[in-house]
Amino acid sequence: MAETFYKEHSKFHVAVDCIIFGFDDGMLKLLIHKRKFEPFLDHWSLFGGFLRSDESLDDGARRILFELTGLENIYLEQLYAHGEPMRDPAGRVVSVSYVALIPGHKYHSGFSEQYDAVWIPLNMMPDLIMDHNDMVERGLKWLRRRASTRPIGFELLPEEFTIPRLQNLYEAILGEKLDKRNFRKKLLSMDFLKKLEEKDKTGSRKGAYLYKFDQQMYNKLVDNGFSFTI
Amino acid sequence: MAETFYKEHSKFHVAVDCIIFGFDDGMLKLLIHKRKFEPFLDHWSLFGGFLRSDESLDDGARRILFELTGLENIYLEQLYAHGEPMRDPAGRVVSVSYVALIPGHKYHSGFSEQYDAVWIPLNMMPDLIMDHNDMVERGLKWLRRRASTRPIGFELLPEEFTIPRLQNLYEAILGEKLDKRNFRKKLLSMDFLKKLEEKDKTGSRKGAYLYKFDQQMYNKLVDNGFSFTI
DNA sequence: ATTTTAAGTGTAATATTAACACTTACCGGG
DNA sequence: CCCGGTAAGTGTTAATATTACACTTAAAAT
Repeated sequence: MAETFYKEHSKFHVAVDCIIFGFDDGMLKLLIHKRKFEPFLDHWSLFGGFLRSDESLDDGARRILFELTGLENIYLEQLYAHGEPMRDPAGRVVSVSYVALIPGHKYHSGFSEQYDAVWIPLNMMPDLIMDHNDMVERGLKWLRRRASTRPIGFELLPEEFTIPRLQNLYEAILGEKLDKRNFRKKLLSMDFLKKLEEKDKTGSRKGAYLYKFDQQMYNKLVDNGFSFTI
Repeated sequence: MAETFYKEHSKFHVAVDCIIFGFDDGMLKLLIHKRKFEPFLDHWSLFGGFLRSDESLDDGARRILFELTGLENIYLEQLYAHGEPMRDPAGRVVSVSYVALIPGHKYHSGFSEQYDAVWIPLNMMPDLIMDHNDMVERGLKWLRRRASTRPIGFELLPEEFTIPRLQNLYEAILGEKLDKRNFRKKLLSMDFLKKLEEKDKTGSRKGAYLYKFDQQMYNKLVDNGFSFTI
């Protein structure tokens, strides 16, 4: 069919590259690996692959993430299409980048060794192939903007988390210290955090209460015109 | 070269579609036309075309905008890549949408008749082909977000404009009435509007002073940590 | 001169943000 | 068992930003 109407037009390889954020040890990190094929075999690279003829971009991103890391049900969002003619010296490839946020409880699940993936703190990023460093930079900007206008920080934490831990995350994302009291006050005033009975004692002797993000409550608030900001 | 390493992978047509906003008569409008080729010959459509093998996505968007409307030097920004396998019944096409903002002084320059383009108010949008209505919706969301965090409103006005006119524009973008005094106060307090000597008397007997957006001043402010919001 | 119309102007009330320091709970070691 | 260390937890005040609101003015048209 395509051949009927569009055959005179050029065709392109379409790739998907995943900018995979994680949060550990008080630091934002990115999951990268050494490329498994030519060109740039063995160079540091984002996780990427070619789109298949029967899948959407979103499906492609999901598949690639799964194939290369074994991770499923991950927060994924399209970021930007890169199409400089010479961006890949091995051929004309349009690459669509996606941001993925890996929650805390999957961060340490052993996949990274199996799949030869490594977590690298953002401020120690090596040179990546092609325009991947640009993608990372764009991804970080996206994360900053997004995390301050949507409650997506929770995507990077375990389901149950403490307020201090959440604050550390926001500090890492925004790159600035925040005031403890103001942070807590603001978050709790928004009414979508459910306090649990237990404490997490890994962070201190005293222990800090665990909380859960209440998605339903958040949705209700949004319906009533509430909008998240931090 | 591409054939050396990537030849086993699928290739795709890549299209660019332009979501072209204008502001006239107190209304936000979109420039659309009736499609010139099959499939969907003669159906309402955004301005779009196929990417060429030697151009970047940005270049493609610029070229298509120029070929189909004759307009050059227009504010253009990439929005989103659409890649559902069945989005185009005539074949597999990945389409990257771009937003274009047409300034007031080019709005009425006669190009729209020459090129068989029509300005349609956003609230009277007809059914467009394929996923073009989705693109428009996304474009509008983008415009709302963007216009309230960056001084891009000016891209939709003539170089010289009055405060009331600027307010009308923001009201049209945001879809809500704004307070005259607060609006003026806020805008002028930001210090990047240069007041001119002349008045524009088309809007009233009294006439309203003309202003110009001072890009250099704005840049300086941004360097000092200022950030625009409305 | 009078009417008409949109432009232009200031202040007070309210809400939001920012700054800031001490107490508490708990564990571990002496 | 008590003492020290450590991160968690807690309120108030000042400064700033936002909202609400109504009359005067300039100039053209009659």
